Amino acid sequence: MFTIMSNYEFIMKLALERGFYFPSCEIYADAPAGFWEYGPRGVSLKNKFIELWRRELVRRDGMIEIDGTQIMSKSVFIASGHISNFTDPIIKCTKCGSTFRADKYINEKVGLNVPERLTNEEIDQIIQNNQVKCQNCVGEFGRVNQFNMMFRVGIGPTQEEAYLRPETCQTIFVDFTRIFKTMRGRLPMGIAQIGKSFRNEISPRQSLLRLREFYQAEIEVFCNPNKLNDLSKFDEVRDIPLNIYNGSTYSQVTAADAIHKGLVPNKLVAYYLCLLTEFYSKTGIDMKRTRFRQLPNEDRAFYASVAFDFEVETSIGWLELVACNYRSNYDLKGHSSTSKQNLEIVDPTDLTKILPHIFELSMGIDRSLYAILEHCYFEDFEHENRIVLKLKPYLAPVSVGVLPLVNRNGLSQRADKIYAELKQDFDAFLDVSGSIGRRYRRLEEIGTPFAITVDRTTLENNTVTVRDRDSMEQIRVEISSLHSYLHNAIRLPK
RNA sequence: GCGACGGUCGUCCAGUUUGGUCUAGGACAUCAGAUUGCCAAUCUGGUAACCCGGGUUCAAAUCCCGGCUGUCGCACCA
Repeated sequence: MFTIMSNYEFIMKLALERGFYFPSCEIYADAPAGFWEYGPRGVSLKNKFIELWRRELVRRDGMIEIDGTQIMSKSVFIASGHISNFTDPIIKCTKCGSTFRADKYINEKVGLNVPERLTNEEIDQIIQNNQVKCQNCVGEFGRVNQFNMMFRVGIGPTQEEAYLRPETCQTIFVDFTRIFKTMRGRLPMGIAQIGKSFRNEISPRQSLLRLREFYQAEIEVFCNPNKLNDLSKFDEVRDIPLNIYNGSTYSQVTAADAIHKGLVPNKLVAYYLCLLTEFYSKTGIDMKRTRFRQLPNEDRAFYASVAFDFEVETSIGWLELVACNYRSNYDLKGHSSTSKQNLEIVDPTDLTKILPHIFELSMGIDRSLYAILEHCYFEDFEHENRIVLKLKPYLAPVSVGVLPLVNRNGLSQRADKIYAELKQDFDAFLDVSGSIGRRYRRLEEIGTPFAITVDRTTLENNTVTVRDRDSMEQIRVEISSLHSYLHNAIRLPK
């Protein structure tokens, strides 16, 4: 039997076999789709990815990070527009069960525009008056229902209406004025957050790529709309190349040229696209297979006036990893009018009172991790189909393996001791079972960049060999300097 | 959510057509022992699975019904 596996399938296999991720609640038959857990290797990779994100985006730009709640009151989502915009009228065929979005379906079949304000009963009327039937079986439609992508929860004994957040950023918006005041804010000011979001997807698919419960890393840059080109730090990034795709043609230009040619509207947006580019280039993703796709009007979210998606090419097509939206003052305006609080601030640089605008970088962590795994997956056919995850050393779940060459002559005791010294400061892994070659392969499969081997020479002169995952070459290092050697080798990049 | 096709050890697959030596087999992985000692070595032994629930039957991994789930297509993806 000869079957061809796609890269997606290889990554799935590796993830299941080696503890990167796997379905949630899998021992139960009623486990719902769209929920996945990270195993030990996955958690480690995720944590290191987040640490890189903090370094390259949060700390680099002097952003502030918060950690907000996942359950938020109904009012938040009235203000955000999610109660109305996140809800779709749904019609279901009584005969074959096919389900459609009522407004789109009517528009397509009858040519009538269905405004969002219409009640279910009014839409029912339109369906009756126009004899709208199911396209699959010509059956009758049932009554219109509302489907909301948000998970509703009930708070306390009265089950007060609240929701699991469908995006992390809402906590940032509602916290903005307090943070701005207490953290002595200046515009532009970035507020970042990592956390879980929840969307009741109709059909979750492809493991980490469309989840109902997922991780986001979001950055909301609060800015003065009159000063989007008044950004001295833009000079740090002006020569960084951006790959911009408008749906038909690619433009590979520097950040400065992108503005000059009108591909990017201003320095502020360009600056953050550059930070993203630099961040992702350090994750091990092949930047030649990435692009910023400029979204045409009809594809933009309801709040975005300018939008770029950062996308990566994978074996299953182009994958959106980050949505970059210029949200203007949509969010603060909404929260201001719903909460009846004045959310304006005084721009300390010129003492004008404004409601800041927001440029957002909304990153999907789970998808990013998948893209990293796929771009780092290599098969080495010169060495019996050696499978190597060429993860960046600072992202590898296990940084170093400690292996006695043999389990005799006191070598394993020596290895124990070295492992004990390293494990507090590094993600080290001690492996004594199987041949040395097999142990190297096991380590490479989960991306471990270094393997320390304890051999007879170790007992003579207190050195070990350190093997490099990618070149398979070994050098001798004194045990006393192992700590600093590894520290240098796996630290985050300059 | 609809449709088509699937779901068997950690992973991949055989077995289902035609119900019965299937007490479910293999490979890889994994564990223990032996042997070896720098790139998936060898030998011996072990652990480990029929998605869940109901039905038909003397008998169900196999047939039927429902659920869950996976892949693909449609729809959805703020």
